[in-house]
Amino acid sequence: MSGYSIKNLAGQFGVTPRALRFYEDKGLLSPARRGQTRIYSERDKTRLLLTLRGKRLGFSLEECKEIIDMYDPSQSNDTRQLVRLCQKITEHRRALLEKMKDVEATLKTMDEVEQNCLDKLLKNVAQG
Amino acid sequence: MSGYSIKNLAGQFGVTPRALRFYEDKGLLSPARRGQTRIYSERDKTRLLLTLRGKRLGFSLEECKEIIDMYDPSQSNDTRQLVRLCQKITEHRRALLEKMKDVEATLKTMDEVEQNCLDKLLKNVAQG
DNA sequence: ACATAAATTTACGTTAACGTCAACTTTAGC
DNA sequence: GCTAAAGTTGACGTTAACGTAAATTTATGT
Repeated sequence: MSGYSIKNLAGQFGVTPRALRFYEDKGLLSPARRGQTRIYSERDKTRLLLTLRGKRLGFSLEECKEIIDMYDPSQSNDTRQLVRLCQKITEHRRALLEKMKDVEATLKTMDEVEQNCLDKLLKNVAQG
Repeated sequence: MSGYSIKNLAGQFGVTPRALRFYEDKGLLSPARRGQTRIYSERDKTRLLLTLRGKRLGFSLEECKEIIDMYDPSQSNDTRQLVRLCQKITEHRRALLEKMKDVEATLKTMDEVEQNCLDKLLKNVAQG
């Protein structure tokens, strides 16, 4: 009785069932099955959240998978793999900090345009 | 003598000439012409910068155009249009602040994973 | 002037990320 | 037990954002 149906989970995130099946095909989700029917767990729900978050930031599904697979608690204990993981994290962090800068730069320009716009409006009120 | 050739400008931003022609087709750039040949101005260069910045943040070229056209100094003085512009800015700012939150959330999760990873590495060193 | 490098248009090809049937099976409420 | 709703697997369609190749014109260095 536990877990979400495909329609339910899709509904929660405002996407279609087709999208969930597609994400599964790409290895982002791996729901259990009751017969043929998919049943999504909390883990699937979390992975879906992270997938959509990644998408909003402009990552491809493939990149999302890489990132999310890192996060997943199925990490090994092998020293080499752990070091490799740390490297990957550092790399991804760089990309994210770049995005952060892009956001900030865009917001700043936006503020300037708004200020200019408000100035013009004030003039219109005074004159017109 | 002033202005950039298509190859030069493309090279400066690490994209192909084809991309610049494509952006022009979509109304993002409108370079001058010497005969048939395109010549890109500083304005074009700025618009290209903003286009690529928008792309990195996951905006479509159409969304980029909307945003960039707002920024452009060819704004009218009509009160209605200025008010409309302010509304658009507010709307876009909301989207950007959302992205910002997504970035922060991802960075936070990343830090946690890294910490967990470093802990495991320490144990490995201690144990051998 | 002439070869070479760069630019142009036209047009078809490609990849990602789903949308949209169709045809069929399964599940759930009454 | 039966019907309607929900789910499943193909398989083909679509849009965005270019890539790529061909055929032709235009600059440029010597």
